[in-house]
Amino acid sequence: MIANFILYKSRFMNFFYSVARNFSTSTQFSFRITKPEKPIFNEESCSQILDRNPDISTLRKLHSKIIVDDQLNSNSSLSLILMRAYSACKQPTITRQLFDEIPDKNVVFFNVMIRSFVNNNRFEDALLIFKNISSHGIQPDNYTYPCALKACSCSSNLQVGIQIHGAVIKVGLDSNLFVGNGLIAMYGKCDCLVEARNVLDCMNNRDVVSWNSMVAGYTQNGRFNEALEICKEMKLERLKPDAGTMASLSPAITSTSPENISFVKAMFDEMTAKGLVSWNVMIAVYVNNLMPNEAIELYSQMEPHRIEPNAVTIASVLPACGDLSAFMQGKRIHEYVVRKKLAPNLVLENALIDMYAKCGCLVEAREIFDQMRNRDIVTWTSLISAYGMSGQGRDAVDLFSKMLNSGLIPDQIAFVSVLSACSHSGLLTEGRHYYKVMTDEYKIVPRIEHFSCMVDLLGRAGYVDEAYDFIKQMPLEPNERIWGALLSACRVHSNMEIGLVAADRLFQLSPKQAGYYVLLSNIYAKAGRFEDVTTVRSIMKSKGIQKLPGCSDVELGNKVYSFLVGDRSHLQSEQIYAELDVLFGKMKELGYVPETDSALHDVEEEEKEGHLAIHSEKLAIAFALINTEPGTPIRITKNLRICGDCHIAAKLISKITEREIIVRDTNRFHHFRIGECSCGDYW
DNA sequence: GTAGGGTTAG
Repeated sequence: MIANFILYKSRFMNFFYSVARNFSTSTQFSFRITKPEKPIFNEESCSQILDRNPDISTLRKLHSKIIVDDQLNSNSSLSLILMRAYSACKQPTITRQLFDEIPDKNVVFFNVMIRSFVNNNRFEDALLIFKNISSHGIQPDNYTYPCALKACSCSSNLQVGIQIHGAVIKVGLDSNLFVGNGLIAMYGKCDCLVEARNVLDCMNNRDVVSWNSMVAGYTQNGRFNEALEICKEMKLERLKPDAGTMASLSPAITSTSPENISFVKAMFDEMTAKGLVSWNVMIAVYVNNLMPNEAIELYSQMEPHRIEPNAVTIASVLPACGDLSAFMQGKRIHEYVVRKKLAPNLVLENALIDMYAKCGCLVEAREIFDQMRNRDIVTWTSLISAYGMSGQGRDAVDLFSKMLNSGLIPDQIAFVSVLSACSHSGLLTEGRHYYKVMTDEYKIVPRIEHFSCMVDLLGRAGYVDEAYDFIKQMPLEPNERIWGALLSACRVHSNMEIGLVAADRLFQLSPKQAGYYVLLSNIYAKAGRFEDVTTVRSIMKSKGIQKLPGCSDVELGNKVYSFLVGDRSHLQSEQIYAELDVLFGKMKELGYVPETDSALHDVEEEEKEGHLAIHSEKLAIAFALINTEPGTPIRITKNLRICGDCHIAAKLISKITEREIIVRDTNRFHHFRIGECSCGDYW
């Protein structure tokens, strides 16, 4: 025993020397309780500091002090608190050193050690400790099993999970609430919903966590409807859903039905103590179901409800700003991030880059990127896509190669971003190169998205036949995007033969989609086959297919204003049209001739010109010109592809008014400056 | 003295 103690002491002293390097003689640990000149240093004061979540350097200093104090050093309850503190500082290895140096460990030390590993994502290590417990002559208890089960669920380790289930039954702990809940979570995570449900049904004591674990089991496996059924069941048991229920729902909330969204919203509204997490989840529900306006609206209600948004809230709501190109709203949220010092935070900063990118603000996106301490694959991919969408393919490619040099391993999404950047900028050689790099070097099996990029790349660059051959050789069934890319290419390069094939496939895949009929009729119109244009038009009419009306959004102050084709509903309508008249006059002086190819139907030239003049993007541009200071950039979001005539017009207007005009259409960004567009007319 | 479910990005 004495020998053991000496060994224990000497190990601790070694440890002391290693931590003492950081030790300074600061007065940080003077505890002015009774006599200021004599600081009290005892178990209680140490625990107080440790309970306040000290940072790692404070912790090391305190630890050094404890080591030199014989009494405190051999105080096992203090050791336990130290272990927890190191774990909270993400130092499970130090926790492990402390653990190893404790001579007579009871089960509590094992429990804390396992938990430290679990909380720091070292599930294998956690299970190793667990498996070694019995060799120390110690029985796992009702605290040990839930922890070990958590290690299993986090690492989807069904095998060990089942073993634990067996052991639990043997020692009669299967009726324990915490153990039962751990089992439900473990089975749920491992996609064994029947087993999870069995455990739930056999428990004689269930609480809200039991049900939430069951809910999570379904959502983690994409079974949202069944998850909601569980919510209804728990209500029948008179258990109120809580923030945990909301959080459990979130893995499966993408693209669900309006009824399901209403159900979740009702649950959220009925909740008495919502808490921040519920707000965050509700915002995420809206964002993930294409309801960005609702997401921003809910976010704006947090302050009146005295709920302070955190990093998760911000990372959840920013994509909504991106979806709407709500640059000012996004900027305000960015200011909040700065004010509340929420950065550095990788996920949050990535979301900021993406938001700025989707608002067409490359400079701001780049600034965030440059200031980041850590960058992951998402960071790089976000910026690469940003450059790609704006037609800065060279920058995107450069960035991609810098990313490779930085040692990051690109995943399939990173390759989508670089391939798509190449296709938007006509970088045929580079695109082919990276496709080869992806398949040969990184052994990534191409997905439909990669094929679609390649078809787009080849087709747009004029290799329509090769693009078609590429489709024929694909190992996957071509989808709408693939044929859509081909049809687009056929329109640009006037390839009637392949265009008809692509259109035919598209009409089968998506018979109600007006855009494809429009593309086909454009091809006919370009070829002067107006009788065929008329045929397409009558087919559309007989099938009741209507062209989606073009709509352009522009943000002004706190509001987003929408304009439809020929819109005269706006209060400033007269001024807008007057402004356009003036602009058209100046444009004609610069040699503007309306491009009538873009018009759908075979109508008189003059009528076509009139039709084009009132396209929604032109109205939105005029509206922004009237209502903003000279020199302010104008940002427009369009629900369709920008038409050829509006593209020419925007170039000229950017020159005449010396304004930067940024148009985001369904495919990409067009940055118009001094009469030029960033796309270089390649779109 | 220790414990269970669940929230953020390309």
